[in-house]
Amino acid sequence: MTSARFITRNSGVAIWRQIADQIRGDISAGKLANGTRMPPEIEMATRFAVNRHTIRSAIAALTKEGVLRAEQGRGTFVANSKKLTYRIGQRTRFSQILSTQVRETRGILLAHRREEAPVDVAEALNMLSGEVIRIDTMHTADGNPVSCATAWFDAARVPNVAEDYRSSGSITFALKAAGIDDYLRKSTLIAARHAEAEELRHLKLSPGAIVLVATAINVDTEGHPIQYSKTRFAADRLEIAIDNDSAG
Amino acid sequence: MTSARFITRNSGVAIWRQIADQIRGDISAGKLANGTRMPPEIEMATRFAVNRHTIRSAIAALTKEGVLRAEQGRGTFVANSKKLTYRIGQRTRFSQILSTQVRETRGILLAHRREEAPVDVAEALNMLSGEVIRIDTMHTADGNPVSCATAWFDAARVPNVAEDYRSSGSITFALKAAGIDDYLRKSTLIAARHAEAEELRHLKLSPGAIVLVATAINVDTEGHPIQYSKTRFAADRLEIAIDNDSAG
DNA sequence: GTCGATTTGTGCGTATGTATT
DNA sequence: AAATACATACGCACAAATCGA
Repeated sequence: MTSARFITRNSGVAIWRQIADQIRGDISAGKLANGTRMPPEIEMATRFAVNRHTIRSAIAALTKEGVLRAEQGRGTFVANSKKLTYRIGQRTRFSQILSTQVRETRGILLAHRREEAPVDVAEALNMLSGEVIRIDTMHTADGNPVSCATAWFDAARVPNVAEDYRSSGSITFALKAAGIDDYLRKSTLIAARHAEAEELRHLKLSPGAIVLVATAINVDTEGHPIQYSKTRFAADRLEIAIDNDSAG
Repeated sequence: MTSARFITRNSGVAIWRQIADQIRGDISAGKLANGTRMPPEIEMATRFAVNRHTIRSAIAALTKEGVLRAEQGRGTFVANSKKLTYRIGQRTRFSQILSTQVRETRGILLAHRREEAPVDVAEALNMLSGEVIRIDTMHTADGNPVSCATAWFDAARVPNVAEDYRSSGSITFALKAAGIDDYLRKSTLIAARHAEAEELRHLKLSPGAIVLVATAINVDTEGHPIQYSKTRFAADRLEIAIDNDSAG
């Protein structure tokens, strides 16, 4: 079905997890479509050159994640598939981007506080000093968590951003309430790392999962920075597109 | 020094490896600068709430990787640091992008072959059918591997792309040799996943490491697709920037 | 409906790796 | 350094569910 696989022993990563990661990768890369029947456990065991129990551990982990589904006597099937695409351009709005791909999106305020601006935040927002509003949010698409984010705003400019976000679930709305009718994406930095414990919880991921981290600066129509944010996307559910035609 | 840490037990990833991954992440995220002295093993052990032996396993692994350097009686120090930034815009050239950040870059041809175009390749290159040249390359910056890539070209248009790349280590040069003086980035898709065995080998990563996957289409000045590529970047050494000001 | 073949689910014994004390 | 506990991986055997002949 797919190409030969390789396992590294004594690497600190259990063999069952390496196998689970490879299978999950194949599925999210589109090599294994939704509903596809996986090879029998014994065949996979010989292919990976491991014991059948080890394959079963990998399958058990992926079943728990909801990626695979095993049926006694019938086989094991791909239960999940297809990634969302998050298209980044100058006008980047969470719900609008996903609106053609899912039925509904939701933004939830997890926490908020007023704080002295950390150095990177102050630099990004072009503030010499002063207080910022920090909000921690998470976002779901059709009920599935896809991302969580931390965003900072100049407290002097948008003092009620947290309350306005809580009631609407929308940054666009919260900024409108502060008199900012439009905003544009100035820059985006993309990195990837393993999810931290809190992210695992919010995004319902399992240890070892990957998050795409988008660090963004949004500016108003006059080019003044109004928002600095770090959004963590579940990398197995979503990919980021950059369309150079429409980006500029 | 840095924030509190979290460890997940029975996740299939050994605790020493989770700790090693976190420390490596902190270093490449810039939280721990080059040459910084790490806290004593006992202090780290209490902070992570694990035994000192476990910390020592993590340090031993990072020392083997060349990320840390332990000196008996003095302490453990950061031997490595700072991520590269790969800036994606309309005119995306590997060596040029990194030229301000490193002394030298190199492109190495790993393999090449002529093949019938797979469906996604044919679609991206706007070919109904026909043969493509596929080249597998890897790229180093100051001798350190940062990425490996697979690229496809229309065999009718650039028949000698593999040989020209081999001699020059440059896509720009290889396309010039085929009469294509300029090309632009049309679209880029960014995803993240665990590195596969071959990538671990080429990029000198350890199991569980993350790669950023950039799937790109380059077009000539008339807008005809000429190159379809999938580049895998070592996520702990590099991040991707999208500058919306200059992207369009 | 029965039978055999296939496939997943379960149990047990053993050896090694991991983590703590 | 050693003793302990548990997780991981293997090998063998058998039970339970599914499917087609």
